[in-house]
Amino acid sequence: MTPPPRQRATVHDVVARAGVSRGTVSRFLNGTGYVSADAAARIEAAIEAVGYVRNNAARNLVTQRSMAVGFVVHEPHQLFLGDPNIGSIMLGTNDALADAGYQLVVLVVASDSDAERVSTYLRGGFVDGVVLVSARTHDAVAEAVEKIALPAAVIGQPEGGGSLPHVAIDNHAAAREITERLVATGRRRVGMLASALDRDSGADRLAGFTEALGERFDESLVVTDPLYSYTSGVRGMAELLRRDPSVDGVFAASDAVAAGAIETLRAHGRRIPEDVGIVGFDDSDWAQRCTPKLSTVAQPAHDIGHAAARLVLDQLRSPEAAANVTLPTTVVWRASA
Amino acid sequence: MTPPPRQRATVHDVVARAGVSRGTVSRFLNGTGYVSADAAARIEAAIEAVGYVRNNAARNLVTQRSMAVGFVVHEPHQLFLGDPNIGSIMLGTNDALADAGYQLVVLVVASDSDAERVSTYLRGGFVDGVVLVSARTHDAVAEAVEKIALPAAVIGQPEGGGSLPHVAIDNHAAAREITERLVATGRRRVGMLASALDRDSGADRLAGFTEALGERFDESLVVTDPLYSYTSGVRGMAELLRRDPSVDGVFAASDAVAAGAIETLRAHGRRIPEDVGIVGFDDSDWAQRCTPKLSTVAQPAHDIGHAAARLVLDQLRSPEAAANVTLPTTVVWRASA
DNA sequence: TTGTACGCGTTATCAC
DNA sequence: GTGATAACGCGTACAA
Repeated sequence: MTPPPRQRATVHDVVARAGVSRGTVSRFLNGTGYVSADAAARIEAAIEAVGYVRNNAARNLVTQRSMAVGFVVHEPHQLFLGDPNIGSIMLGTNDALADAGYQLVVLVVASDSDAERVSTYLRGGFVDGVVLVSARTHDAVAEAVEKIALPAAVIGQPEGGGSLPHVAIDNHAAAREITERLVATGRRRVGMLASALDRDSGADRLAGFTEALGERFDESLVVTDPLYSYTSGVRGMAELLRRDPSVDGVFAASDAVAAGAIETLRAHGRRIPEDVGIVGFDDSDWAQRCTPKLSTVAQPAHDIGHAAARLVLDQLRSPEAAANVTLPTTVVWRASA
Repeated sequence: MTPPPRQRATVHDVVARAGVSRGTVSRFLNGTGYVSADAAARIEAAIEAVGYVRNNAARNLVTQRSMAVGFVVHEPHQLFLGDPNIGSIMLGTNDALADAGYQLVVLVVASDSDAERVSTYLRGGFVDGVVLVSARTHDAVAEAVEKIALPAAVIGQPEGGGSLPHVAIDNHAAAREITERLVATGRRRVGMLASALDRDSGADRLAGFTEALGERFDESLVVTDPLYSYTSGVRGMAELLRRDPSVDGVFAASDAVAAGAIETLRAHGRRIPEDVGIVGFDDSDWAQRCTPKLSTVAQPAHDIGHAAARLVLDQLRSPEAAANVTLPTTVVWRASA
């Protein structure tokens, strides 16, 4: 039982012990071939003896790549903790990267100083590319990434239309589709609990809703809130009922909002879906938990993450490849409408 | 408007442009002083002109530290997506690290090959330390970390009692406390929906429950499930009611489990808290969402993450510092019992 | 105050 | 097959 070496062993130590040159050890390590069976055996023994593990930081310095890709997530506005999709997106990215032998490193931005430090990290040579999640307009990190021309992909197209390639879902079409479906159940007074109109997702969902209703669209039946939250659903629905007690259909901008709205509807004695039909967006845990279960729009979260990773990997291969990606959503019809 | 340089500029380029030596540029960059105003100005201009950004990977090679700390999270068993505390813990860790000027890098382990790759990454010299979240017994990553003697802290003490220092809450005491509180409301037949008995948290919560009940403990009133999930609560409660329809008190191993149990209780016509009092664990979103709101145990998630980071940072300063930390929980009494 | 030379731990390119 | 030797981009004694 030898105690673990306190000081890291380097190739030098292996060289000394095995009695071969640095070049030979390196070739052995990288499986480049051209190393005799005898030398290989001695090297292997030496590595074991001195407890050598390769310093990849040094290796990357000469190979000029890190085999790692960053994944930047912004915490403000409950984006990280609240959004149930973010986890799946991350896993999708991880899957795609792992297949290609890349390491995913997640970076959290929870303050301005974080943004600064993360930008520095991204510039530091620790990652070969980066996936930006839901960058807001004029995002500091996105700007830094653009400046140093780091291969990147942003999830959820930024309004400003920064030059970074993005992968997104068609919020507009999805909202239109589920609204039409809701209308088809015979609802006459259909309202919307809109959220986050300052983000492309929120604005597009409202646009899709508006288009679906066409002539029958009534501006007074749209209640807005900055957040996609349960609480905003509770309050928004109360407001909607106040404006027009006869509403019999509701499109909530997210499942969380829908869940809150259901709570309010129940408190007001409305039966679902008999009196009021309601649909959400995301197909998150919320949708399954609601009573009755929520009809909603399913986002291909895993695929989104996967596509973003592919977008970065493609750029790593050929610097020009950078086509935006739009992924299809599907309406999941359950019992709430 | 000069286009961004395609090839990264190095100190060499700055040197050439500013007409000074490498040493002077380096001193300027690190604010070590000993650089004339004239030289500083020329260097500054040159940096701007060639668009130089320091390569920290190379810098770390010579300084022998990365100023980054890893945060390894295991995805299996819904640990990541499901656990509402994990996000807060992560933010707590991020806060502590940011204060010390360190960068948090989150690493996800979702497969065996991921564990392998992450271990390699950890060994690679990219991080100065690491926080391991809920490492399972015989965790591959934990073993690798121990082997290379990387400063570390694990959250939620591992059963095996690996030599890594840990930060945890006293699940046993917390479970005992809330169970006593539940009993104090006059419940006679108190059952438990236990989960994850293979993890220390799950086993300890059951032990605390058992201790609190003492004489009145009835083994048949304990239903177990491998997961801390909503679904396990739904099923577990049904089973509990089947075993003894007269249960009037329930301690659920987590808020999610409690939420599922409430659903079942409601379906069986039981009123809460009139007919059955129920309490949970975590004080997560679920607790606020339940109707009625859940009485539960609040975990200091942010503090846990913060403490883990401190534990790592302390070891970075003096290699010996490694005292385990146990953080206090608080009972949050609401309307469900 | 400034410049020179060396080293951090690897890989890559050569002659041998 | 193998072993010097030159990078990779940077910090830092040390000498000037």
